[in-house]
Amino acid sequence: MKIADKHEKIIQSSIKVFARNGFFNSRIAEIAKEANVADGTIYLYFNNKYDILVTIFEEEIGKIIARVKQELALIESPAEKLERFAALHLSLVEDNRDLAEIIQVELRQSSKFMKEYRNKKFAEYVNIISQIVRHGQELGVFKADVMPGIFKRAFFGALDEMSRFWVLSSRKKYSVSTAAKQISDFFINGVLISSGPDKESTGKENTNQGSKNIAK
Amino acid sequence: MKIADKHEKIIQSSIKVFARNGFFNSRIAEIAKEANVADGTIYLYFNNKYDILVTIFEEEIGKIIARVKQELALIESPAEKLERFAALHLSLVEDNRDLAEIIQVELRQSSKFMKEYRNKKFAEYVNIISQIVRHGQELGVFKADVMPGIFKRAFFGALDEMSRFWVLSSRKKYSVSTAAKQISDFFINGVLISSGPDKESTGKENTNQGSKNIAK
Amino acid sequence: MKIADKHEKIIQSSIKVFARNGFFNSRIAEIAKEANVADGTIYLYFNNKYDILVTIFEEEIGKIIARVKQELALIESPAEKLERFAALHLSLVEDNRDLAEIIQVELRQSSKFMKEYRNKKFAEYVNIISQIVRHGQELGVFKADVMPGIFKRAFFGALDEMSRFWVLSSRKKYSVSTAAKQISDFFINGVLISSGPDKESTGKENTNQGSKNIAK
Amino acid sequence: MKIADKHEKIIQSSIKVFARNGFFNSRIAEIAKEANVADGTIYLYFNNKYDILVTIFEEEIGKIIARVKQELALIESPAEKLERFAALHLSLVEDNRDLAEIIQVELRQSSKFMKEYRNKKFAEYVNIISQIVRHGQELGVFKADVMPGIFKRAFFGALDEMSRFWVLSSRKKYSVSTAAKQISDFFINGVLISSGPDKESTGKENTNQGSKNIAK
DNA sequence: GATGAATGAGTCTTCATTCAT
DNA sequence: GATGAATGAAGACTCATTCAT
Repeated sequence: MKIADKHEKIIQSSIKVFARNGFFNSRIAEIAKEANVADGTIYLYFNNKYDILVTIFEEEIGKIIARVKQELALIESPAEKLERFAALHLSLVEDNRDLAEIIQVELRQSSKFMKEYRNKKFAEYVNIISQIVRHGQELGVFKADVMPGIFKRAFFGALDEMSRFWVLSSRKKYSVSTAAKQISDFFINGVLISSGPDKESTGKENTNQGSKNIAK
Repeated sequence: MKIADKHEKIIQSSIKVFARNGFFNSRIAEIAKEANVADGTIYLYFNNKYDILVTIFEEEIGKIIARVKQELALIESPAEKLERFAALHLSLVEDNRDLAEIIQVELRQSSKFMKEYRNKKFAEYVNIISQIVRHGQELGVFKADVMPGIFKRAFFGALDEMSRFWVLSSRKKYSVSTAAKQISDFFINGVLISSGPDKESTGKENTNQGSKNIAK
Repeated sequence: MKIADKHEKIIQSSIKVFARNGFFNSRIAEIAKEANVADGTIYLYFNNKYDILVTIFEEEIGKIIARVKQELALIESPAEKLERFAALHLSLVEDNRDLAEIIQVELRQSSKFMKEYRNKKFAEYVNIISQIVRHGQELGVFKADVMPGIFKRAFFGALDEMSRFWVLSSRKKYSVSTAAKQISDFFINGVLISSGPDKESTGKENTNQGSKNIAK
Repeated sequence: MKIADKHEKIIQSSIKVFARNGFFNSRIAEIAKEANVADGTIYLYFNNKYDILVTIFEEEIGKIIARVKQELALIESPAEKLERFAALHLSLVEDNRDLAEIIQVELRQSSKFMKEYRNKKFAEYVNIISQIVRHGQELGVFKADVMPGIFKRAFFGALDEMSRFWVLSSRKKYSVSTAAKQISDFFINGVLISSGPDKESTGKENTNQGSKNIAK
């Protein structure tokens, strides 16, 4: 097994174990067993238990950010970007449940160090949202009085709480796409400059399923 | 000191200590010192360390739920209720920072036990939101296709993430009322059945290519 | 058992265990067993394993220095003081074999910290010797060209090496008093200003109880 | 690199590392790095860590003993031999500081094994001293009542303690030759049968720098 | 009830040693 | 012979919990 493999194996095993027990209730011995290596081997690749957690954030969130940015680059419309972000976020959570659970749980740990991480990698992720908002405002399609700093937190928070529901409950009540659609609609309606279709709707358009659909 | 007093003292000290260090990094000895009692005394009032955390949730969240329900009962309009909920939630967080931090951090711990709690007391709190939505839908002022189960999570999540920002950062960038207003506006716009022209809309606009096209 | 007793018990047990195995080969668990306390109890009285060693030096060497100073204060003659010092040193070693072994072994450890200790408590002890020499020189009975700084080390070293022999070998080849007498004689002859005929000198002088007596 | 070279390289690196950290605080990995070999390579030349230490004693002390014996063989006078031994010992220490520190520190370790070594190689070295004394007594120039077994320890101890001072302190207060001279003088005065100057000292002579000079 | 000294199970981490390459 | 990644036994230390006073 190549070195990179073993590093990766320990990371993946840690994600599994941390997700199962939480960081504090996870034992190095359990990670080692899960990764099929000796306890000591872990310390050839990481400085200590905490370092594993930090590395998970660094590497895995990094991958996700790259992935999201790449996908969003293909889209022009800010509103559509928001919707895509929502769908992407939730589907990433679904595909990486263990990682999602760790991020949800441990990212809130109040250690000094974690707080800092929250301020780096994590901020980068959330700022994707505020950049979309600012872009929309510059284009004149998003309300100017919306504060991007608040919007980004609200939007992310909504998705995040939904994810938590996903992660914690074994069975899903709503599909990813339904949830993504509803949530992004809430927010898009909230920021879009109401353009009027509703008001002068003459009757022939069936556009009144609402701004929601229009918003796309 | 009466028994009730000592119980309360330990709870309040625990809130302070847990908020400072997180549950796992808090020591019984530190709580005891903060409460001015002996280590052993704590075990006269609680079964174990974890029991203290559970009790905090039981008692303190209970108080908050009662408070919020009471306040909302005075309001009729569902939209207004949402706005009031947002303002109330954020101001409660501001007034109970330590408690808020504990709830934010420890509520996510993935222990089996915590997950159950999340499903009891916490669900009760979040369901206040979905009840407002359902009420609004019954009254015909909220869109019928909004799923209350999704809305409640999104709305709570938005507020919660905003709170986290509050709790973690020492200085506030936005006032509680500004944040509450912006967030509730996002959501209210999202669920309200557009009853007519937007307030800024002046009438003649040709914007009806539609937000659809523009937005994309 | 009173607190002071437990502190003392741990110290005495540590002396026994350290002497038996050396510091590095001694286990906290072994000390705890020897002292009839739990492993954790040791950490109520000492910060860590090393702290025990340091405390042994601080407290036990302190006692010895006090004892030696007290005894020497009763003697006037510098030469006699040296002889008494030698006898006292060796008998102290004999009465505190374990402590002596620890001091001999661990005092040489090259940790930064230990080196410092050597320079404090230990220096105080050895300086008793150089003070005697200086006093003898002031009185005009010791050669002026003897360097007290060298003498003290040589004298102490001679006794110390003899002690090591004591400590390491199970059976003694020489009695304490014999060894003390021989060693102090070597040095006293070396520093005394030869005041007259040696003891073999056939003269009539009654100084022939020997240089030792003369020195008094 | 020839085998012998690698063996020697590891020994020299070990001397450096052991002197720097002490045996117990030295890591095989550090020695390997210092010697520019792989960790595992060390085990091709030595059975285990301890074996390296033992080999250092065996080989290095052996070299020193041979060197000292050779030098002393050139001298006739027992007194002069003692003085030469002192000077040689101290200058050897000065030229081999690291080795000297290891011997000083680790030779005192109380492991069973070390004790045995002390009784073999080391005894051989110290016995050089007692042989000189016995020779002096046979020649009738050293006092018959001096016990060689005590003398050798005292003499070696004096030099050894002086060496320790050398090794531990970065700057030297006394020169090697000064120290060697003073120390050997102490002892030579102590054992020499006062041959005359003193005995028939008429009172005025300044010969009492004395036995020192005579002793040569 | 209140205390806080004592307990000892539990775990991270180190590092000498091995062995497949 | 040489390597150095891997091993896993070992131990210092922590801290929730107990219980004699």
